[in-house]
Amino acid sequence: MTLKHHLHSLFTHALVQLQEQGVISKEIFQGDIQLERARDSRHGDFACNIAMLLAKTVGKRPRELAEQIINHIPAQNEWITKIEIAGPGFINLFLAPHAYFQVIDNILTDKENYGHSQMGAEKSVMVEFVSANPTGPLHVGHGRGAAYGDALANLLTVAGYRVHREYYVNDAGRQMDILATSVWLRYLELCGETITFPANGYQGDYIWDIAANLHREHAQALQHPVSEVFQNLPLDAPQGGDKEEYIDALIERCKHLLGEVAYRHVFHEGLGVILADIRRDLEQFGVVYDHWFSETSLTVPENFVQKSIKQLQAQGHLYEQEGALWFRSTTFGDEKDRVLVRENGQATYFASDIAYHLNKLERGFNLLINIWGADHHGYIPRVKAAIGALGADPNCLTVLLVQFATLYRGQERLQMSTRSGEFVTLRELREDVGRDAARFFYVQRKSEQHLNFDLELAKSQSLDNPVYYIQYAHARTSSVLRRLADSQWIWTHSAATLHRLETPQEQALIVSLSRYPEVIESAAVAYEPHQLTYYLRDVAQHFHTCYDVHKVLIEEDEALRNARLSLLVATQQVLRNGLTLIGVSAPEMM
RNA sequence: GCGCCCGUAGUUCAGCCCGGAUAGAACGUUGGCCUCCGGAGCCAAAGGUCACAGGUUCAAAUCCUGUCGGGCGCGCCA
Repeated sequence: MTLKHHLHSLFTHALVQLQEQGVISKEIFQGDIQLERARDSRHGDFACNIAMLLAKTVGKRPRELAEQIINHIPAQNEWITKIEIAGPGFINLFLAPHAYFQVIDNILTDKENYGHSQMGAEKSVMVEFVSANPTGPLHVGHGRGAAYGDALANLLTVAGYRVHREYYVNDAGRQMDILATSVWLRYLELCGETITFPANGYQGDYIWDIAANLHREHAQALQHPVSEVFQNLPLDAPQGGDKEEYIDALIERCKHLLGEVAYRHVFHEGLGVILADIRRDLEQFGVVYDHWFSETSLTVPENFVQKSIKQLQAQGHLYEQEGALWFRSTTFGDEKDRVLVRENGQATYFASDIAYHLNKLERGFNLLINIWGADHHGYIPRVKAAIGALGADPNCLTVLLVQFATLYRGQERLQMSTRSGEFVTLRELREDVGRDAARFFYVQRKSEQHLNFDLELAKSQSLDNPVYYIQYAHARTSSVLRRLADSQWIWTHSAATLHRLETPQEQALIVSLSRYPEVIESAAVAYEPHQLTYYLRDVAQHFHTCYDVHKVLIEEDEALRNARLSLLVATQQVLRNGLTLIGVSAPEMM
């Protein structure tokens, strides 16, 4: 039980007693008690405002009620030295130093498990994140989703949830056809043909790489005369036509000329290369998935899309209009109804998405978390509507939005567009500023906050990035322990000598360490890994201050030396635990 | 036009969910600290109309309403 939980239970106990005595009615007090760390040490260690909240409805003055509450808190509590009423009616708790020393014991005992919580009660949660279309390399926008999603999944894991990480691979649909066609056209160029590349094709260099593979394996076998390829097509955008119509016609031509088998080969060449690249990229970023879920698998071999449509139909939520099949999502709070099957017989992306979410539900997750780019926010009501229509609770789905990161190089704002091929990839970012800095920087801001990422700043002025500050603290602890190993001394942890840690700097550091379990719970419940980054900075700062003032490896006082070493090892453990959660390394040396 | 997000120190951001005591931090600026375990560090100072206007409250950066400013979304696209 954490320090805070313990204190919390004392208040609950006191208030329940007051209820039994009829001082407070059951309606007024439902059991929520806010217990907060006091910001000012003159206010003690923890402060509670419950008396002020209840005073009016109880019909007493806040300070009077506070008095009664205090009287029901066990007097000889081993951890509390003083309870006082302050200001308008705060109840301030002052803790004994050994209440905190207990924390050091806990950390040294629990090690990498310190701070873990049972909050999640083994509930299973799926976190689906990144899920970028496999039409090109991940860019810096995806990086933020990756860093945030992975840190969140880690947080939920240590908060007691069973977490499943999943990447939804959009390997069906028109974008993939555009990719295949783009690859084939580049292949034709490698065969020596001269063509005009479509405005709406994928223009990145990686398309050339895939085409080169194709050319290496098949030489001219997939070649067709350019005259046939471009015969009788509508005008492309630069010629005054519609780029969408043009690319669709080109896709059809491509399928027709290559035939089913050869087209699928080109298609899978592109998909395979890009997906493997994305997977490798994420692994190198420290993000590993439990499952890569293929959109195609929703239709082959079993057609989940048809199944979910039938299920909706059976419930009477579908209707036909103008040749299309519609889902009456307005019944479930959406602002307009949505098409599931188009006039041309093709299912929409939304139909696949319904099937995917039905599939998720059938796999038995208690909680579904989707991490999406903020530009998809308008999509949330219809997915929730679908879940409701399928008979499940829409609240089992939580969609967390991540704002795009805007990259700057100094004053220059970098444009990102997959189509134009001028984006900055996640890989480039990693190679530029390093994995640790990138992951920390991404997760440092609240996810719905716009992120301005200045590459020059992150690189040239590394002081601006607190990740170094925290890692340096960890490296320093390691350095001291290396020194210890070289000495004739041996560290023995003894609870008895911890009371020697009595200076303000040491006390402040211990208090900071004691907050870790609270931060884990708070960050997990709010889905806010950024809380952890602020916390880790706080720990590092208290450590640096302590380190500057008090030497650890002192010769003359063995008991004090051991006590300080215990504190140092505990600090190292907390820093390492926290950094691990956000995917940042805890280096022994820098 | 409708919907969602954002507006806090020169800059980048916490704090807002769940109202509470003197609104915090980093960078930058200014001034100090290296016979000592790693100075990638420490100590200190200056810097605020919490976008604006109302409202609720004993108490508002926080809750409600409106206004202004910035971003995004409103397809038989994905």
